[in-house]
Amino acid sequence: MSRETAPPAWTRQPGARCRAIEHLTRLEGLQEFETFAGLGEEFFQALAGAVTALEVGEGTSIYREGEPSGSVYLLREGRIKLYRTSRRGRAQILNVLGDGSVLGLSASLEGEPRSHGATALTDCGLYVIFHNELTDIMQRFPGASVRLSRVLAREVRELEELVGDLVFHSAPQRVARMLLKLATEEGRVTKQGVVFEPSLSRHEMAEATGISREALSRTLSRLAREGILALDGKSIIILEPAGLRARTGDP
Amino acid sequence: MSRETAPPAWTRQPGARCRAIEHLTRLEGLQEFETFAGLGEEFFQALAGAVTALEVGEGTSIYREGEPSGSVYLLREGRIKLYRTSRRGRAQILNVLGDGSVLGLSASLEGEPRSHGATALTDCGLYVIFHNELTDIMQRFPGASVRLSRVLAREVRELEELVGDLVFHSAPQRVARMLLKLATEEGRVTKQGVVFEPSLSRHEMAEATGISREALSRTLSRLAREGILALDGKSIIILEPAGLRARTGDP
DNA sequence: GAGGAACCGTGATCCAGATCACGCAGAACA
DNA sequence: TGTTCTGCGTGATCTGGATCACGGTTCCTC
Repeated sequence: MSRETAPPAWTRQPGARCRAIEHLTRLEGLQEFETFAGLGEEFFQALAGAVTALEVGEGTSIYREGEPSGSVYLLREGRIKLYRTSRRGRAQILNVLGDGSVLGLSASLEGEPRSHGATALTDCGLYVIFHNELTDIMQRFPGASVRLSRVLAREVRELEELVGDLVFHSAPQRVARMLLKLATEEGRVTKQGVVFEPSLSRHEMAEATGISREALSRTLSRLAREGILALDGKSIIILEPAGLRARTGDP
Repeated sequence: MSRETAPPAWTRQPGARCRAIEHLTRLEGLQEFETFAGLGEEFFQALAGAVTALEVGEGTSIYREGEPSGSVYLLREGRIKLYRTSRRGRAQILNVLGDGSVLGLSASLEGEPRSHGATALTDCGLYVIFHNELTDIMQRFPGASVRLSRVLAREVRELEELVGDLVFHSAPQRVARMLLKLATEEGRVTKQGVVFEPSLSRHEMAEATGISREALSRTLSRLAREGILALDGKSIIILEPAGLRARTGDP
């Protein structure tokens, strides 16, 4: 749809062609975010004018816990883990984000230091926006403001679910849940079952489930021994999704 | 400041006096919410026109987990616990709210069922607003929208801290933290120490720390035996705040 | 191609905290 | 005035999962 509208006035300025193209790709990229679906052209123009595109490699830290929080990030593509660490070096993964996610919003809005860290699990394409520019856009486009509130509302719900998961379910149950979540996000269905190469290492899978690496290994081996999983090098095949679901502790 | 402005036009309509007074008190009540501090008179008028005042007794359920979420609540005064339950009857308290808190926002914005329950720990005075009226106000007053986003951002941060607390700290450490949090919110300083009658029963204190009631009792007794607390009937006296802080596991 | 340095699996041990079991006190109620 | 009930403390037992210890594999680096 945006392709049909005339390019904005400044694209005609001499020497601006390059910038214009850059802006157009950003526009296209930003319009793919489901969070903003249905918002007007004006909003996307404003947003495209405020963001900077950013490519980062696997393993790059986007921001760290405790840092001052200047920016909000829009994840165009890639996977990113959010985590919290203890002073004794342990970590807990709070969430694993995929394409179209918004990150760094909560701390930025509060003006507080980052309450969690974020690092890229894969190569990522991001848009960055300074927090005051975002606040400005939120003031100008109330619709955007409501969308971003919904992003936070979703984060609240997911964190509440994480808390429930941690206190109500046993380690094997949490492992089963994590596998199912990862599989729906990263797996592809084959005739053997759902195959995926987890974006998380065993160590990280343990951090995501809140157990030790050893306990995670044991649980996976056990599931493999029981024929529910197959472990093939780096990839995991869920042979019996139903069996896995039966071990989540859900109804 | 609002007292100095003329009452709105409709207060002059015949038979409207009662409503007017009711609205004025609501206005005053709403203007005390720190969340909305600094917002304009117009906003408060709109909000006052949309909310309903509500008084509920101790023990009343405001909303339950899984219910459809129609409304948002503004807690004028009282204390309310937010909790999440497992099918096996266990519960985890997610937060204990006090005067000036906003509750029920996240589920309402998402249009999802309640992700947690809320019940009054004391008699409470609340304002209720239907979610579509709130969305309407958010669209009309972008400033309000940003404030409510900040409320959610704070919830996100607090939940992330809860997760960290649950996975990184031992039961005694979590008990110490909970006591300090309760004491700052409910305690008064005397020459013996900080005295308070917790709004939570022992059972609920256990649910808030994510341990069993027995383990909580034992931890409290132990702290009393060590001279850090004194347990006097229903009230708790923190004799050695420093000693308690030393047991939180923080730096 | 030798030597780290991460990763990963697995066995053995240990302990924090759940669970079970009980007795007591105060409140509600007849 | 007993009677039931709900909340609370505490002892005894049991166990899930942390921790420790070790060997194997892959990959990177020199």
